Amino acid sequence: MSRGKVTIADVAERAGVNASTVSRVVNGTASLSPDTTARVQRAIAELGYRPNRAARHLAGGRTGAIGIVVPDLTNPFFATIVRGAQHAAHDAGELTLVADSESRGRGEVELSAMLARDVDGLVLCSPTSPAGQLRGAVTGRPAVLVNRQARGWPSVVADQAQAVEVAFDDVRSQGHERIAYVRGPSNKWTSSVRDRVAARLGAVLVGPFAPTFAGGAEAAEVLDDDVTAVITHNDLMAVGLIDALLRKGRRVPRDLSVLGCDDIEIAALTRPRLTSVAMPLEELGATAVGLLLDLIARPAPDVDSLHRTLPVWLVARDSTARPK
Amino acid sequence: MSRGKVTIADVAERAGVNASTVSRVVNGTASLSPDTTARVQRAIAELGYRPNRAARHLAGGRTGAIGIVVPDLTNPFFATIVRGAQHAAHDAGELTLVADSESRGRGEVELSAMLARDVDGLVLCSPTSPAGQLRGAVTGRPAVLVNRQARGWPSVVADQAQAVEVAFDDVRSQGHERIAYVRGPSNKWTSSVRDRVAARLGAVLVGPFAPTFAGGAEAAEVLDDDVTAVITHNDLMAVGLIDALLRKGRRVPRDLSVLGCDDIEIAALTRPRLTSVAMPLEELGATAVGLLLDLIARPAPDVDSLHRTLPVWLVARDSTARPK
DNA sequence: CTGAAAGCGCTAACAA
DNA sequence: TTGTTAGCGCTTTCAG
Repeated sequence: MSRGKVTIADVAERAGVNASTVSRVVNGTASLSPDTTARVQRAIAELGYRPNRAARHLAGGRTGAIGIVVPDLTNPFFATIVRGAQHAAHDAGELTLVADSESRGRGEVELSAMLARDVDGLVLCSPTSPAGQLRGAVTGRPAVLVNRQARGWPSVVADQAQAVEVAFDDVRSQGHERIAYVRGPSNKWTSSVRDRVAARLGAVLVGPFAPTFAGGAEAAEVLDDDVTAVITHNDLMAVGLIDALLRKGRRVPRDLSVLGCDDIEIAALTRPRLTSVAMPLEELGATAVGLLLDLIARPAPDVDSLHRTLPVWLVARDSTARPK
Repeated sequence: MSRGKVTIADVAERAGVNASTVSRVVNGTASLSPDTTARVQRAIAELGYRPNRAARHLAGGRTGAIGIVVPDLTNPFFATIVRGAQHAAHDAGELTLVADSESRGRGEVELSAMLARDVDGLVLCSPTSPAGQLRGAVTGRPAVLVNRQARGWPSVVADQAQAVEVAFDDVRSQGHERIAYVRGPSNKWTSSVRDRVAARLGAVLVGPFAPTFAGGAEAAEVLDDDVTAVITHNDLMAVGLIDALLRKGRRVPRDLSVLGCDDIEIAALTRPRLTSVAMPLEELGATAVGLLLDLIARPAPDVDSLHRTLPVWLVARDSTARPK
């Protein structure tokens, strides 16, 4: 109830124990008698005690916060991952420090280095920097990669291979045979996986192009005439592609089926509404934080086995249909 | 250069002074001889000293962080404000704690209360909670409101009246006379201002509707036949409205001009591309932080005069044209 | 103008 | 199982 200035000493006095005992029940750091535990907990509740983060940090080394670095916070794709991460972190009583790297000069590396001092660990989303530089930036703090895998780093990724596969399954099952895949930026880990899988599945690869509306529009210019379905690196490109196609007088999906990836909001707002592959964005963030908290609690046993892959799924809409 | 474990004592030793002296030059807390100042600064540089936030917080009371509460981080509108705020904060050496209130049960009030303990001040974006409750939540910390004004609170807002005015000016100058204004949620401060201005300018008010694609589509059903231009509360509604209109066989802008508000990314991606009123989003965030930092440095003289209004501007695209 | 000393609130040995 | 004792790194009186 009281006004936030309650210290551990107040609780100790109220419960008739020593401050360190209070610390122990709060942190579960030792075995206490049920009796004292109860008394302390009651005192905590009555006083409305909440441990002071700064003091904790100073004394124990743990900051009680985790850092999340994303390329672009204004991109709902990343913002959603952040949201998932924040939920998980807050549920665990950890604060979150979010930073976006693309905006402004500061890159992932510099930003991570800045944050590293003030957090117990880091979640790095879709980082493109060399793994070595990242390693240096996190200065001993545990870190988990999201949507990228690299030797020596724990990671949580959406199943990129499956993403391409479900997309192909969908159009193939509708009868399409000549299928194009529009590549995204080649420096992204997700791209490298998808490109490879698309190639394996027999797609006609075009690109790479920028992962934007304009990039998709460009792709429209280089599509073979006999292609009846096209899968793009992401939804924005798909929307740009469709727009360009429409302007050239081609009908979607009548002449050409188009399939996006990521299932961002815009996919459902365009005409035709875009069929897309949805990613478990919030879960990606939440899982990453879960892994990170484990790592913070008990430092890495065998980091290289700490890879988690989350399933994706198709969301069918109007931009795909049987070929003529 | 060294590994982040440099303390104020190290610097003091290197510079041949007392730790408190180092503290003074770092904080500019007293007048020092140019000589010692220089020596200390050199030591700081050579050692790569960076003050420890937790220690600072514990000793001095300042956390070195500010909190930013937004309704929905996955909405690029707010994410952009956050970005602006982060830039300003980081430039001032402050960390930022971002929280979004809509996702999950936690409302603005609860979230602000949680954050308040760990920050020096708060930026509250478009809060809808009663001012009284907010007041309680920030527990003595300074706070500034973004896109809302309320007695007793400093604020930074985009000029809502001007937003409606420039929209009207645009369509009026093209010759439109019967103009509808589609209202957004009535519990938002921005809505209250816009609705009032729209009414004053002689618009036909419809709504309120949800500030979404679906909300805009609904509005399409209740538009008078003699209206030749319609201005909506936001871009998403405009896009939904246009979509619904198109499905009913009406042409945009040939039959009806549509004008959105906020100028979010999607505005430029639809066909027709949406004419919209752009808001200085990043600047809104940055200005709010600037104000907040002032308030933190020297507590409120006359809070009620601390209102800042930023200009908005029209971005003309294809969804508006002269009436038939 | 600068040094010395006392904590801020908490955790972590070390005893008991 | 619990109390005692030191600090963590910094700011801030208070002297000088």
